Amino acid sequence: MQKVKGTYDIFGDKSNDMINFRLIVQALMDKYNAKYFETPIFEYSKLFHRSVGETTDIVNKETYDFKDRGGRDLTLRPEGTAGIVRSFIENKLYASNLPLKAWYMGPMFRYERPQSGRFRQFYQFGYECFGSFNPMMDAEVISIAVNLFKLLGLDNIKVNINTLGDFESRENYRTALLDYFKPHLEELCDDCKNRYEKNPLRILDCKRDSENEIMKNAPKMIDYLNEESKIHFDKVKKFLDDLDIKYEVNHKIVRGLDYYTHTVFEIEADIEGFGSQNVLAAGGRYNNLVQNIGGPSVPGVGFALGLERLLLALEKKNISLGEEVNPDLYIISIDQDDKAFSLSNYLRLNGFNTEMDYMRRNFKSNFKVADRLNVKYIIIVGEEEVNKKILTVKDNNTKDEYKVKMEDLISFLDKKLGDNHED
RNA sequence: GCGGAAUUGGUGAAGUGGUUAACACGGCGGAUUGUGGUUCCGUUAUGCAUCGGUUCGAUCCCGAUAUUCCGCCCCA
Repeated sequence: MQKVKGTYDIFGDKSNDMINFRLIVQALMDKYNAKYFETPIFEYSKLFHRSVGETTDIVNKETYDFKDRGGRDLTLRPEGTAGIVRSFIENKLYASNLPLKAWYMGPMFRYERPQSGRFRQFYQFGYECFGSFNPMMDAEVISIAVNLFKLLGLDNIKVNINTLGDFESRENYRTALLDYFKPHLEELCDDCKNRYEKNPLRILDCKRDSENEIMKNAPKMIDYLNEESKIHFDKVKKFLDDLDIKYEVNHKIVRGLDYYTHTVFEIEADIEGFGSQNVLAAGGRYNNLVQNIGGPSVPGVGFALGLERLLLALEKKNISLGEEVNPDLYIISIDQDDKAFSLSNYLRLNGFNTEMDYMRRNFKSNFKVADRLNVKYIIIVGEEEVNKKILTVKDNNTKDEYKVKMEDLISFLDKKLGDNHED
């Protein structure tokens, strides 16, 4: 048997990374008063069609769609925002204290060609904030991503921002683009001809035509913003300046999801060999999404970050998210398995991370195992120990050996291990 | 969806159309059966991604499939 293409198993170092990343993120989210959400990994297909957009590549060719046995049309979530928004509406959270800040972390599914840092089942951490039009929120979302990277020790990141304006500005711009490109259609690449029909904004993002004169002279979004949109974007930039966050305005960022309005951003890692997978995090504002999905008119801002890419970036920088948790104690028995077994249970109930020999290894091998596990103390249980109810406890670093009465064992270990062991 | 390159044990890998598939690491066992992390010895792939084909004979040649990696599209 083989794993399905584009999937992978999490164990060993990876599970360690996964757990530690979650702990780091959780602590950071608490600083922002963001609450953890977990929504189903599948939803009604139409949720994604309405939120992500019918014409986007994600919905067009990348979703995992299926019918369940009740005939429902379902889709494995290709991104996290739609589910959170659905939950926000369905649970009437718009009636609670706003803004509401939500974070999530879990698997997403996209039928894509796998490459390094790109999988069909991949993990995202995401953050969404509902209820405020304040450009401060746009800046805060960007700052969360930036702060997280900083916290992890990842420098060399680049923040690119742009604005798509409100609905009106965006439509004006769209019309302008269509007018502009119409006489030049034949000079564009096939992909762009296709984009012209489906999503003209994406033409700007084309890598193949980027050196084309036509592209360089194309109208810019910034010239089609109405007053309100312009003010909003200026304030976002001002707030970013206030936070001392470096960014570049890149007029070509349009994002591949239809729900964005106003601010959009991408955070790139400047890391060799990342190719087109160098965007570690991305997001933006979506003032119409909640309403489009059937809720009241409540604005939102958010971003998502791909775990696999982040972990790859950290690996390249030799940054570790934390050590593996190892047992503090290792019990070796000499023909006293039952006593050792009850002792392990006793120690665990008293809060000690304890491992023992289940393999009936010889004495020497047991020391090797204890060493490999990097335990702090080895407890030896033999005939002598059982008869006298005095255990042999050996410090694995100093090699000092102690004879400890059974009833004193816990207080002895408490004293020796001190803060090292958690209650 | 398109183009290209790979695929040998737990890991890193060498290798050949023909009896036993190097070497290293790791694992397990042992070197006076209650005290180790060094050293030494032994052992560790009935098999070279899978399925077919060519051949007297294929891990090595050919084809298909699968997976991985790289590029494009797109995205986190």
